[in-house]
Amino acid sequence: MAEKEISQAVISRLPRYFRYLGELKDEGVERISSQDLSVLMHVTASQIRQDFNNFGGFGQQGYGYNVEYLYTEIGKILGLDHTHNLIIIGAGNLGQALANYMNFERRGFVFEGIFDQNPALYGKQIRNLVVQPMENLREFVTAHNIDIAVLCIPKTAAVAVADDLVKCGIKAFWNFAHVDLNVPESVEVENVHLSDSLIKLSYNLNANHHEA
Amino acid sequence: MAEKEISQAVISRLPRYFRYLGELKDEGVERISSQDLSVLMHVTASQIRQDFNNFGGFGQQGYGYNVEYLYTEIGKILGLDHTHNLIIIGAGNLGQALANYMNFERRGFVFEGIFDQNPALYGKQIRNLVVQPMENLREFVTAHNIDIAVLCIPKTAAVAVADDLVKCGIKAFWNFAHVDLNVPESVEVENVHLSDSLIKLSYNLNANHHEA
DNA sequence: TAGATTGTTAATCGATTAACAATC
DNA sequence: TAGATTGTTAATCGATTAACAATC
Repeated sequence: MAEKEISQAVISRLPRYFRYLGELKDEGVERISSQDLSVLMHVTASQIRQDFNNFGGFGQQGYGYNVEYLYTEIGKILGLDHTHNLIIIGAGNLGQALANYMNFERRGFVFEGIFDQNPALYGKQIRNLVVQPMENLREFVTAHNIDIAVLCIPKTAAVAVADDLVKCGIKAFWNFAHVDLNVPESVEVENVHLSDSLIKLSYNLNANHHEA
Repeated sequence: MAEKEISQAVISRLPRYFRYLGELKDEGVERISSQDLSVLMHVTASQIRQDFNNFGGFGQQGYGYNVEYLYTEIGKILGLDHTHNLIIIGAGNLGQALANYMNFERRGFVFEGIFDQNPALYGKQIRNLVVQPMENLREFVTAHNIDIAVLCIPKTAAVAVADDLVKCGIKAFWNFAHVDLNVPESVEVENVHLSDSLIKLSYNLNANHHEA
């Protein structure tokens, strides 16, 4: 209790640390200093030490950080030491692509169900899942202990569906719909607004070109 | 010339402004004050005015901002007043999903080609595109005036392919591969690291739960 | 003109970087 | 012990917010 709030800036960097440490571990590297890691990741050593120290002292003076230990600890911090149950709402191109992508499962994110409101898709098999009608949603969520709902539906439907899911007790959304959800503060939303990302790239492409 | 550098924090917010203004425009709203927009978007009016004023005075004292004008101007700033030619590298689940998604085109992002190294996919039709072998890449890029390469290939291949594309003159990458590209400063990279995004959600889900 | 609201300067806040004492 | 490198405090930098004069 009384944990100091960690800034989202720090949180956003953790998955990247985790990735680099995983790669180092796989390469058999045993220890690394903040200095060496900073060179590898193109960030300052100071930032690395500050970031890690938000969660306690993982290193040792004169030695650095033990790669495997640090990797494990950051994994725990990120909640990767236990599995998460997910459902996908919307079995269109994107929903299917995510369902078929195996790497999420490797990190403990397990897709338990996929739903669509299009009857033509009912029963369609996608990897180990079968597309279900939206009518089943409510019951399924309570029965299967779902943590995260992945929204792959058009923005017109997303807000209402999210409202419904909140009523079913869903506590987190991975939102690919191009709209801002309006959910209670206790519910987490991680937006993936692909077109915003592409538009940002467009800006930077222009800006970079013209300045030269 | 001598444009002051705009911070990425500001740039990241522009697509969202653009989206809200587009919606207001579609609803027939003619003008809006920073105050009203701030309520709508859950940001401060001060930030809105600061952000817009990075690019010049789009408003009018006592009146506010003309929605249509502001929408158009931000569109220009973002480079949405002209089309961009894209290619997709990797015709797997994600590559195909992106190729099939129509909304990018509505914003002027046109997919001109899709490539894969798997012969089984050669010739496969995806919307108006046909999967081509990677061998065609070099020639295609120069012939079709490609602006942006969308990387939907495994991380093991991504770095090398990006290097090749840089040599062909590609100036921007939309990178879905879970790896950091190593390209010259003059080349823009926008990363979409889906698993990082999901992991961040996992952290926040945990943090939120435990603090209560 | 009076009222509203911008554009912009100044104040605050938070995040990053630098420095160094603690310590392995 | 001497050298290395962390953990942590202090300094700097940048981004956000507040305030208000300019002006429509």
